[in-house]
Amino acid sequence: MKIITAVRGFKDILPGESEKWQFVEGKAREIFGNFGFREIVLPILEKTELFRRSIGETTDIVEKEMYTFVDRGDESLTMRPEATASVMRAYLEHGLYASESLVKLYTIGPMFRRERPQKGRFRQFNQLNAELLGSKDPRVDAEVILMLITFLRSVGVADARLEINSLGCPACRPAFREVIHKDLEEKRDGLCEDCRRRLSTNPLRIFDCKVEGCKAIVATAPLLIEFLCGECREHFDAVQSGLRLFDTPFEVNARMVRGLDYYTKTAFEVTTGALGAQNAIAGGGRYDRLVEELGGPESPGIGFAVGLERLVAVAPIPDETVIPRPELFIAALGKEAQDFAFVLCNRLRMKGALAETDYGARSLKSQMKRSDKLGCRYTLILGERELRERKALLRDMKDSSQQPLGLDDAENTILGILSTE
RNA sequence: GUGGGUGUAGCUCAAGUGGUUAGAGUGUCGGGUUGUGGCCCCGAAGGUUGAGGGUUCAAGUCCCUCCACUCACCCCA
Repeated sequence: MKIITAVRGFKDILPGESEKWQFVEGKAREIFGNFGFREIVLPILEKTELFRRSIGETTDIVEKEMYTFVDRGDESLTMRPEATASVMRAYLEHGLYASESLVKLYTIGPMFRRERPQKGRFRQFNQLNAELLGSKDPRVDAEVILMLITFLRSVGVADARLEINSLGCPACRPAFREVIHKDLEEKRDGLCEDCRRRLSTNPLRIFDCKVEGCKAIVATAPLLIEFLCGECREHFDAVQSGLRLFDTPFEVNARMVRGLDYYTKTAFEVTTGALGAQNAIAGGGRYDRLVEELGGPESPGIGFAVGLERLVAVAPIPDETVIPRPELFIAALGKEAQDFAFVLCNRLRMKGALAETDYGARSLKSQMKRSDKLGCRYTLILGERELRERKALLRDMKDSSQQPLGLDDAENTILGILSTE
């Protein structure tokens, strides 16, 4: 019979890797917590309308990548392709803007996009999102970026590139859009097929096209950064000087674009060379109009998303630091000894010790092998002889020394020895 | 959605131009003195060669179709 496999683009995270995820999540909780962010747990399904309105009707995500279906109640639902929209929805739905002027939230969980899988790209992938609402102060932009970099460093990623840009606001972007559209329209013939299409849908996207011909054209085209309005210019400068106060090297990439429509002003991206074509491990930006567009009060915000699969792939987390090893293995010989081991082993566990044993009635040799393989520091040898004499043998697997250990008080003796390790 | 690459044991891979019962390493299990791990030695289990069809006396090998995985385009975390 043919076995059933996981759905394409959906992955299992097995033990060995799952511990690394826990490590990364633990660091995030710790550092985000220090910066005053609190966790919000969100549903994975939302009304389709939420994403259509926030992400943008003409974006690739909405046009062709969403897992959308009609529920039995004739309602169109979508498995979230990103988290910011959901955070905004919850922010509005629960009136969080009323309880506090500044709201800092983070959330961890799976996102879904029906793209063709490749290295670093999956149909279900996990993101770690942080969103800060209620301030348009540029220092907040720098603070959020600083938090991201601090987190990345805490998991050992120190050599990633931080790129920032400004995408302008409703005051300056439309004007630039016209300029660039006009400029590129004149050079239309030199553009690739995709870019000719983008000309009418999303001209800004042409800036990060990888086709050589387009790159050359774009190299001489005007940049949005040159057309920023006074407010945006000032904001962008302030973000940069904010970052300079800390040890966070960055570079301005005037050609960086974001895939979602709601971004304004600050946009940033963290990339690494170790991931193949999908080189972004984190990306984010400011979205000052998003809440209003969803029908809420004026609530400027900024946030970012970290791709956990990608981060875990590049974070140098040694196995030894995260994979648990039992402290004690109880090798039991014979039915009676096994019964004793059953009780002792579980009592130790209930007291917080990492103990392991074997009920398979296997030879002492096999059990020693297992103890060694599990990486146990000690093995307690418990046979009929030891049971009779009420004294087991505690073997130190490091130096192969053995000492007798009274059975009547074994539990406490062992806990004492393990606690001094 | 479009290209390229790859599918043989749980894992990593072998099997000149088609030719007996498809091999090795590793892992698993057992053994090498009676009750003692690592190193070494021996043995066992484990395969519908991704699936289906075709050519042939004969297909893991050649042809076709499908599927899966993978890398890239696209897009993005």
